[in-house]
Amino acid sequence: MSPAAPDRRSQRLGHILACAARVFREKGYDGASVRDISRASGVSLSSLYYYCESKQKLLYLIAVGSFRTILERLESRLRGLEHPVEKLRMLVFNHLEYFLLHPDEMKVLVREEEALRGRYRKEVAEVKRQYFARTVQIFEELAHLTPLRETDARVAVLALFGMMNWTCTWYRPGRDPGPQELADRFVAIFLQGVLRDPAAAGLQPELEEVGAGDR
Amino acid sequence: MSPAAPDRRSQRLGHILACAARVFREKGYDGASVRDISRASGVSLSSLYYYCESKQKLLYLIAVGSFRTILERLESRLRGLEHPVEKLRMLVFNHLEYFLLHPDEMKVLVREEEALRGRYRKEVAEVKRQYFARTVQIFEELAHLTPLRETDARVAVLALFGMMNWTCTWYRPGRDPGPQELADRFVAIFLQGVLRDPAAAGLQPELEEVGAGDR
Amino acid sequence: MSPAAPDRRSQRLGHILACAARVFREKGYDGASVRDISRASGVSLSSLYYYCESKQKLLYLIAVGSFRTILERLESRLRGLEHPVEKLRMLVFNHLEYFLLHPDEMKVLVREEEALRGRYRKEVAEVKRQYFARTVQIFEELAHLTPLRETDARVAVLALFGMMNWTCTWYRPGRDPGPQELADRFVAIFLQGVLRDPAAAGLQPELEEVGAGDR
Amino acid sequence: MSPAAPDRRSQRLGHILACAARVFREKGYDGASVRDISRASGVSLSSLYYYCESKQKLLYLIAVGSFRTILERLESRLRGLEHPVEKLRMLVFNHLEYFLLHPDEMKVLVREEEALRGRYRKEVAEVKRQYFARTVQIFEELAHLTPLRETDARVAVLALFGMMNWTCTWYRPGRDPGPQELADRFVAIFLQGVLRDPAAAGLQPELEEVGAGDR
DNA sequence: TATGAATGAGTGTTCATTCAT
DNA sequence: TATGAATGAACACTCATTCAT
Repeated sequence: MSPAAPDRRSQRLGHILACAARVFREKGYDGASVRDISRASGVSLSSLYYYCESKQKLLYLIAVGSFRTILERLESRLRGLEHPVEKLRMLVFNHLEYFLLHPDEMKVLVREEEALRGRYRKEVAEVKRQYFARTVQIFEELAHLTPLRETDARVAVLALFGMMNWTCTWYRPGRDPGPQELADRFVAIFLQGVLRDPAAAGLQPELEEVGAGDR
Repeated sequence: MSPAAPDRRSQRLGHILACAARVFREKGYDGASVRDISRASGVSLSSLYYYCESKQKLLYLIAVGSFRTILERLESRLRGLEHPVEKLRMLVFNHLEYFLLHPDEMKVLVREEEALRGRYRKEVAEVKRQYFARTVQIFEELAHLTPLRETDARVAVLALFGMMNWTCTWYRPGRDPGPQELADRFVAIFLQGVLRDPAAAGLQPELEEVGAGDR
Repeated sequence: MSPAAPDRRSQRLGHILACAARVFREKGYDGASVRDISRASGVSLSSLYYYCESKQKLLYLIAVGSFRTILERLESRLRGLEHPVEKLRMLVFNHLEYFLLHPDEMKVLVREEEALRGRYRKEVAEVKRQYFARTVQIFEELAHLTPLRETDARVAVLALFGMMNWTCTWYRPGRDPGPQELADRFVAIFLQGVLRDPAAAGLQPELEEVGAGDR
Repeated sequence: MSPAAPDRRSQRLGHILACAARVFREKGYDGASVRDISRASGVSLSSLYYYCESKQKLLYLIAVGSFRTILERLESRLRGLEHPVEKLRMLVFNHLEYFLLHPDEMKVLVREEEALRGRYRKEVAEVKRQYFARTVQIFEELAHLTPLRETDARVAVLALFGMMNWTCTWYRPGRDPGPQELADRFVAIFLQGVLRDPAAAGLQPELEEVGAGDR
């Protein structure tokens, strides 16, 4: 009725979702009870249901909200960038920045993929698919620009996602590098590997490699 | 008395653990009930407790057993290898082979790190720590042999583990490459990156990099 | 909001506690199941837990409530009494009256001393200790007033408690005397014994005893 | 077959019963599991059932055995005693001596009266009844000899049993008097009360009491 | 908008007991 | 004489959710 009403409502829901994310991170989706979330948020059990109809939907809203935010920021930041390498760098930075700023949501996104059921699951999977597809697209722009060692985009991109997503199991703020530096390191490994001089390490030189591509 | 007696028992426990791993993979540790495991294994609820005293211990035995197996096979396979690159390749192959052959255990190992409590948790963490330390050791042998782009062993090794462990979320046998090929690809990315010609992609040439290594 | 609300809750809890006391008396604490109490009270199992968080706490509330009531009534009834003999009589009456009016709680108090654990146990033990100390105090007032045969207050008071508490194993309303008469009899035995003429029964005469008191 | 066989058997059963008594004392009948008894006795669960067919029977054997022993010793010790006061003293000593020497059995006897069911319950109740009747008989011999203040034998004897049985809740060897002294004190209280000079305490003199008996 | 009260189904675990060997 | 293996029933307790107010 009053124009402030819907804001109040979504603010309160936002608070609940943030607390739910924390609880889900601490105990896992199945290990967390709605009562835990009620306690953590200071919202009574029944009020909680007034704002969100089920535990599943809490997880759904957290997941979908996070992925949408990541995707939107990515598209906005990608605007104006031309070189696929720069785009890739931006994607990794965008991903890690969100993860390191929202460690609760990050862990939930990464771990609770299969906790969602039915319609919720499909919708989240669809947003994820879009995000993955966007990454593959950038990878293939790169492939068109310069020859790649790894030509299976699926495997390559999933390796990159592995590096990024696994951070949620080990990253410790303060000890580990910030999002920009971490992104640079991951991109460097992904594009050029850890060796400065592969030949010196006994690996085939670049040119032979290219030649070997003939077989 | 009969020589088969102890075998019977451990065989039966082995069967239960295999079923438990499958159920844990399907539903997650917290989402799975001991009754689910009882049903899946065909062992009555109370008999199940005759073989294993708690749900926690089921998870513990799965985790510790898997890590021990991986570590033992690794050490045995490492014997005779000299070059750090070969050692690394073997480590990645050993890891992926176990994971692809035991997808249930793999997923449990990767996801349920924090489901264990108390003594069980500590013991599993210790075996993991050993495994991680072994990998860092190989990485540093490599660093002594040839200059590396990434000098932070922790970040580099965790990036590699990210690639490997993330497979449990996407790997589909039949569609995706087998353990040997996948290992080769991951090692190639890790050591040399996906680019065949970094300079052509606008990245700094090798030699300057090498020069930078003088500081 | 409505003034009746908190009353409703405590009334319902009171009903549950009364039923729990009956069930505990009939089956013992360990022999009784929470389902038995649920059935006996007509309160569903989960509602029961809504009112009281654990079986232990049910017992605790019964025990602490009873002891507090007994103690409060005792102090109120003791006010105005001067002579230790009258005080003792009142204590025994107060004790037996409560027991005979609340036979379920009585039996639980007497039998389930050790069923409680941790904090609950300590708190109940503390109230009991106070009650015992109060009785010893009255006994010692008596000892100051007139020479006693039994000078070990601990043993004497415990003998008296034995008489009183043991009633819970044999008392049958209707057949046995009411609280006032029973109290009189116990006090008479405790103070003067069952013999009217100890000398005639071959026991040492009072006067020699009194003389013996000189040593 | 061999003559020693039955002895072995009953020795082993005796060991089991002693351990069972200890476990029942520590945890209560319902709180104790047959596994607890198996562990405490070092006898495997199935062997335990070979020696005694049920948990109920364990309790039954403990109870019946104890009561029989107490009764037999009592009769043997009573032989030769003439004066009812001496008989009473012997009964109380006999009772306390057994209790203090067998604290486990004592506590079980006192607390687990109602844990037994059916035939077992009846049989134990019968032995108890005999024991009670024997005490009443002695009490009435005393009543014939000398006038008593308390003429209701039931209440008087139950008061005495209360003193004796309640010891199981407070007696601490070392701190509290041994069986003979404790028996003397209890008998003194029971026969003559704690007061040396009831008149001085404001209680009616003996003779008036006797006179009052006329009404 | 908010919440106290309520519940049926389910949780991990233990029980006394039996049976094949 | 002895015991490993097995089980159905029960245990105390928690769950996500609903509903009347």
